[in-house]
Amino acid sequence: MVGAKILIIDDEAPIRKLLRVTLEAHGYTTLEAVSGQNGILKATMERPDLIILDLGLPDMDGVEALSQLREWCFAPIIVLTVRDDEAGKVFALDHGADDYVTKPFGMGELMARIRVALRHVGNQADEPVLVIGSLTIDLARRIVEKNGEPIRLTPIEYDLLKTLATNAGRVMTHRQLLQQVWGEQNYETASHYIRIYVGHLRKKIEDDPNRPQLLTTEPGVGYRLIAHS
Amino acid sequence: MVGAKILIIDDEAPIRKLLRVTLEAHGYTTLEAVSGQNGILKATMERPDLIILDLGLPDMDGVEALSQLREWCFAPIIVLTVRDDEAGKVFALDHGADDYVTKPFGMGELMARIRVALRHVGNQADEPVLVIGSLTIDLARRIVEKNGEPIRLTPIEYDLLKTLATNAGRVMTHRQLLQQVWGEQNYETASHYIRIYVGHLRKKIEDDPNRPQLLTTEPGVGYRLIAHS
DNA sequence: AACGATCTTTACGCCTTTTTGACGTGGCTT
DNA sequence: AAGCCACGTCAAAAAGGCGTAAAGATCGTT
Repeated sequence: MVGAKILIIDDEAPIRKLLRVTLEAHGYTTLEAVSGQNGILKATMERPDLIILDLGLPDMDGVEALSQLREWCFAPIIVLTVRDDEAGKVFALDHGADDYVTKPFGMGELMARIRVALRHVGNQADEPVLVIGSLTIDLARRIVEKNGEPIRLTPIEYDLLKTLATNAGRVMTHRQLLQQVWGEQNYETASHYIRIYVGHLRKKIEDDPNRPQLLTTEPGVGYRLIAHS
Repeated sequence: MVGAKILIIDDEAPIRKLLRVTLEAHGYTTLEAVSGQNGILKATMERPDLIILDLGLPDMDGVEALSQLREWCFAPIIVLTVRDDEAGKVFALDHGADDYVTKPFGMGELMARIRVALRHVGNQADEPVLVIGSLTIDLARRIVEKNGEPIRLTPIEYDLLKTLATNAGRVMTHRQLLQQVWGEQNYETASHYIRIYVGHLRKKIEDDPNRPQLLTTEPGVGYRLIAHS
């Protein structure tokens, strides 16, 4: 991908400058952020094709930033760090990082790893916007629209819809939904929540909430959001 | 991707063994090749989901093997090597390698990098769909169709059909079915359930429920779902 | 302090699924 | 031929899942 847009999240000015100069010499365009919050904001606004994230940020834990980015952002993320412990690497890689480079690093290697990461997404041009029937879900802006009209959703309603939508077409069991939306809970008491919030969601997204077309019940198993269509 | 098939191309037996044991402990299935030629052959024959390639091969240059694999093989390739020169890394990454790990490496890190690589191809991997005559069973989506028409099944009906279908062609005894579907029970009382639910299933999947073609009775033993068509 | 929005809890009616029980059939043995 | 056993079907009872409404509880904001 030529001329890809790359976001650099790092608090150290010299590193940022080094990266910026090198990347631009290779034909990429760059964005910079000096903190985690700022980085997440820039990622939301600018939709970069790739993100270079330094884990040693002043304002928040690097892995926390990683997790927040991965909630909606599909762009590859290359983690940069001075720490060389294996546990940290594994943790970052399992939380959404696509690669992990330890400082001090060779610029040539980093550039090659960037090319690999961009090769992976190369053609598919992933817009973080899901479309299900007349419903559009913009994960980055956290906006849900039905026939172009924005829909107000409470946090839990949104998380529930997001979980269903990112797995559109397949059944999400009660247990899976509880774990994703509420974060692990005792099953019996909580399985009731789901019915209530599915009811709320249907009132907001279905044409006829009594005869659900998008969000269907799989008796005894869970719920399913139909795929694309 | 659980149970992915991983091909190990390495001429050193101890390394192969270490990788095999670790990978299989993580639930993967493994293949092994001791040379480049052999590796390319095995990749052609077995279509692994991922390849671990040691660059220090006796019979051919590692990058040459890499290039030959990439001519037709889209599975992710993780390169393993003792050399730590940056030029080699860049060369390998630019010639189709998806990742590059330098020996001695941490097993945890390698496993994490394997998970990342499999995550990239994960969603586009073909789903397991069983086909029995005019019946299709999509295990991932939990959808059963007969002549293209979806069929509604209750949880027990579905579990029963799934058990029979994953063992299509062979007889499932009453005891096996009870254990799979109901989860161990006293045999005498429960063997009755099976007849009832087999009856339900036949009504839904057979053309003529009175003359079963797909789901046949093995008197005194159990039931059998015919294999494929 | 009061308000509004959201989340949690409680209650209830409906419906599907599961279990239970009863009965008929056909084949095999005695 | 009678009796037994495994199989198949039917239908009623029991259990439990599903959906809705509405009353507390919680939190942040004005």
